[in-house]
Amino acid sequence: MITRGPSLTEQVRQHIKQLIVENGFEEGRIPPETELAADLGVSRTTVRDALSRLEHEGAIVRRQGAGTFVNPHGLRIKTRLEEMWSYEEMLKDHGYTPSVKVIGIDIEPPAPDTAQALGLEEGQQVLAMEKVFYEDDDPVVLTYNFVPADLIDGEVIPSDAEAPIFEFLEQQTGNQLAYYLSEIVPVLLTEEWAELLGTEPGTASISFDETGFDTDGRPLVHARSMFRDDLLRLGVMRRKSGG
Amino acid sequence: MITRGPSLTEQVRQHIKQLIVENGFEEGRIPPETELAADLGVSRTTVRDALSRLEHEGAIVRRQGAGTFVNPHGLRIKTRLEEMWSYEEMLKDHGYTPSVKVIGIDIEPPAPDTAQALGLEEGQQVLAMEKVFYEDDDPVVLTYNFVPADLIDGEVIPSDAEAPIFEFLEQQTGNQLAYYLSEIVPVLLTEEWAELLGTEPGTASISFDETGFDTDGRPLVHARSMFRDDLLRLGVMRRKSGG
DNA sequence: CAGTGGTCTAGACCACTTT
DNA sequence: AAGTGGTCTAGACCACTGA
Repeated sequence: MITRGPSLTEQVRQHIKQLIVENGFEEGRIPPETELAADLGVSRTTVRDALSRLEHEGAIVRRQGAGTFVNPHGLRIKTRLEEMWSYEEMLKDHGYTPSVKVIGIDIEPPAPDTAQALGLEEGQQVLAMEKVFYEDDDPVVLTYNFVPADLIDGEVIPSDAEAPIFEFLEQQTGNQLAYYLSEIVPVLLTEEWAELLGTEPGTASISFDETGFDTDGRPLVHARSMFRDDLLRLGVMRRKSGG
Repeated sequence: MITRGPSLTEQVRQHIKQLIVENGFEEGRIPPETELAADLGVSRTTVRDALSRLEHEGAIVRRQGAGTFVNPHGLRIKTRLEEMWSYEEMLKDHGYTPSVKVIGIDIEPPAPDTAQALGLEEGQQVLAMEKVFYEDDDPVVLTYNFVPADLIDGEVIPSDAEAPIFEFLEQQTGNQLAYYLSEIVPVLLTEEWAELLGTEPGTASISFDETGFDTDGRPLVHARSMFRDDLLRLGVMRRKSGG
């Protein structure tokens, strides 16, 4: 019944997740691991791995000796900060139907912080992309992405920039984005930013400053994103460490 | 050689972490899992679990078919947002030697958002605790904690409030904090906050608004924390989901 | 005391990278 | 082809919860 495609563990995870959102478990109680394993015809280890992911997502809570339970609060989390997403995805998860507008694309010398983040030498340039994500006519997210010009293979046209940045990087540079190191910085919106975000200058906002690396630890992109706090709020689930 | 106390997996994790920070691996290459297992006298599964935790912390990178490697960038992360910590711990990780000052303790009616977050009925009160964390004479963090008064067993004296909030809750209510749901909110500092944080009113700042729950999903505490961005910056590592 | 999740083992096979 | 991490199995025993 459960076989091909993604890993068994992932299939089991999705299967259980499905049942959770459909309210398929009585009183939020998830069956014992041995029972799930027998029902699905997989080993208990596989079930446990799947449950561990769901626990990590905040979808369930496990209590030793007592059982495993649906976590109604965890299901409220829309955006898991510790995961990589495209802003389209993120906005969809919030119930929006987003659109993208590329404000500008340019090859230019990097700002000092960008040069440092990307480990660029004097004289090396970056491809700068400025985008705004909208929900209907409301701007929600403003992003700047800076990619070392050396990495880009061919010519770049504005429509390329509409793709999520990791797709863009894979297509234009052949490198895969493995992780971001991100900082959360409070800022006052400048006039330029405020106008693009359709709000007032001087508004307090979050700036998400991050550098993306490939698996070899090479920096591929430096990015800065600003949000309309009234339309999009960042959330995170915080647990004890070492699970 | 590796035996008692914490779990085997945790001991292996610490052992490898130790070697990483001591630069005990040539060229940042970590030995094959089978070799580690044989050397430490544990199963490969145990080694893999330990490595998974280190990967999750950002300390290492695993590349199928190639090997496991130290991640120098990941080691830079001081504060992992998705983990629960006490602010003392957090500041120590940043190289500070923090101290705490309890500004005030009071039993009072909850603000509307606090009442909602804690699911309180009309008339129920909260224990409010206001604290500032200092590095030397510089205030770095300002926190407000609100605990339902019903949960508190005995009398509370100011020195009790100096303990980390999860210790406080365990001692005063007997309940264990399992996780927080947190939101990151940009704010302009009010005069009161600015004075306590030793900075100017109107400065852009992060407000960390969170509710803490026990394993049964009961809200135990509602909290709000403000930071001196120039002294303490929140960081997070973002990876692909489903690992 | 029965039932649950937590830890650990030993081993098989697969997918991928490197030589 | 050899070596690495990725997935999965079957089973043992422990720690904790709740009736």
